[in-house]
Amino acid sequence: DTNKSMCVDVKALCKGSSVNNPILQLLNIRQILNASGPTRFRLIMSDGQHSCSSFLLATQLNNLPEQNLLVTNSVCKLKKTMTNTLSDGRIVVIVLDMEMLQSAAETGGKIGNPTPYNNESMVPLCTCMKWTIRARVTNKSKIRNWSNSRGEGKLFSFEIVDESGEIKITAFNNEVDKFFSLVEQDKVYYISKATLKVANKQYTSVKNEYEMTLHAHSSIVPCDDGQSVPAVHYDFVPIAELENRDKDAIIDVIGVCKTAEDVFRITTKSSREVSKRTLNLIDTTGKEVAVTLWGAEAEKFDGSEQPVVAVKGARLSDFGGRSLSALFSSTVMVNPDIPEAFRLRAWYDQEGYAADSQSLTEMRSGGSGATMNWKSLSDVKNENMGHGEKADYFTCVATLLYTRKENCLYQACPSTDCQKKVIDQHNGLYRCEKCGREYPNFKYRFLLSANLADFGDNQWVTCFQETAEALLGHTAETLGQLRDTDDVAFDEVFHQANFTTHIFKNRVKLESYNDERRVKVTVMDVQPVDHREYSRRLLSNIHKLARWN
DNA sequence: CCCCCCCC
Repeated sequence: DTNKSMCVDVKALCKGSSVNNPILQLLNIRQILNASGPTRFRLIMSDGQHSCSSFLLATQLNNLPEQNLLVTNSVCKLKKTMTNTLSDGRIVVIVLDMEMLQSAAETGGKIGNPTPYNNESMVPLCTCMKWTIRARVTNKSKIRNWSNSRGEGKLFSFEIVDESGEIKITAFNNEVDKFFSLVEQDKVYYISKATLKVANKQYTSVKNEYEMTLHAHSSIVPCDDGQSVPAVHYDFVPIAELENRDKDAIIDVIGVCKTAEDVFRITTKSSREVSKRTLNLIDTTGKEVAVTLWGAEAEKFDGSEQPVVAVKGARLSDFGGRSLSALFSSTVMVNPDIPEAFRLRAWYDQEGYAADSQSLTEMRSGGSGATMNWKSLSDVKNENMGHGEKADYFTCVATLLYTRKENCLYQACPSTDCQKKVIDQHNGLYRCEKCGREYPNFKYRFLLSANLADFGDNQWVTCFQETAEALLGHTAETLGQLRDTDDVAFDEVFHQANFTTHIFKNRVKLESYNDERRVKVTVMDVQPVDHREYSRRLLSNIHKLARWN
């Protein structure tokens, strides 16, 4: 009777003692989530008194569970086992050979009422596997120092790929000294005895649930025969598809660099200076997206030949609608030697360059990030904009033709959040009806009527404080003082502003005024004309017209 | 054991 042959073996095995041909019942079997390499199966075995999950099936026996020859509740003889001790002292029993003595049907269920033994050895079982991987280094970082409440140290990380996928590896302190110069970008190595831990996906685009940490016994050996090992693994997201992805997603993107801004230095919130450069990438979806590069990557980038640019691990932001930013962990590649790049090059040179493309990223939009509703001034009238229940909004490129300078400023209530016009009491006091009190002073505010013109029409608009300041280049306060002290200089301000051209974002709404209904246009935002962007739009339109003709 | 990833 097999049941009687089962003896108290689990405890001994799981303490690392050798037991001759133990007979045990399989209580559970499951596949281990494996980072790379072959599938592994983990077993919970019972001797009727104790159960333990520290059993691992050798890969040469994988066919047993895969062919349903090893199922829960069957009783087996473990004919050959090997015991491994992890660095933290936990023990794993690898089953190298086994024989089925009783099927699950014959045992009729769990034998006895075994209590779990040594259950805390659960999660990192995979750390003990005797694997060696052969993989190519794809993204080696610099050495970085850290210092926090838990201590300080240095680290570097790199990513590797093989036929099965990719994984990130991090080395700390001693392992930095040991491996930093050995590990070279693009080279192939045999790597073994690293510790696996669950990856924090927030920080990486590497497609693996796990990542590795090197330790004192880890081994990295160059492989001279690694031609067959693949290069970087990409998962390119079409640009049009970025609209549907979540903010902060880490994605790979490839496109033709249609335009690139100049590099410039910015100061971060933490007072660091950094270079940045924004590229506009377009792909065959006909959509463009802005991608910001940082630091040396921004400085060295040359977009003059409209290269194909691939970024592995860019972060999706919702700035301007949708845009991308390179991270420290991103890889930026110019004209990469991959089929996607060749396809894009051909597409762009043959037709893409003339495509009537749209960008997912609206740069310099009036703060809201909403998409632009470009109109000419005659469109606004012809389309009866503003006649609906709600106000309409439009953006136009227009030139300041005339401003009513005489009453562009008014005396407003001096209290911080009030903008109400005050009444001069002519006794040195100014009354605010809204606040219900009098003040010894007032503040100047703008209410500027201006006439804008474009190539087809003109339009009276109203500019309040910020937009008038942007147009005239003076604050209400300084212009008010100027008016009171220096007529010539005051006039010169308006003279300078006349015939300047800007991008105006406007609100338009039909309003009743003394029994008369008229469209009122209020300027919400004024931005300088980006001549590069303007030329791009013009060219795009010319290409479209050329096709029609 | 890191995890900083910037600006509009």
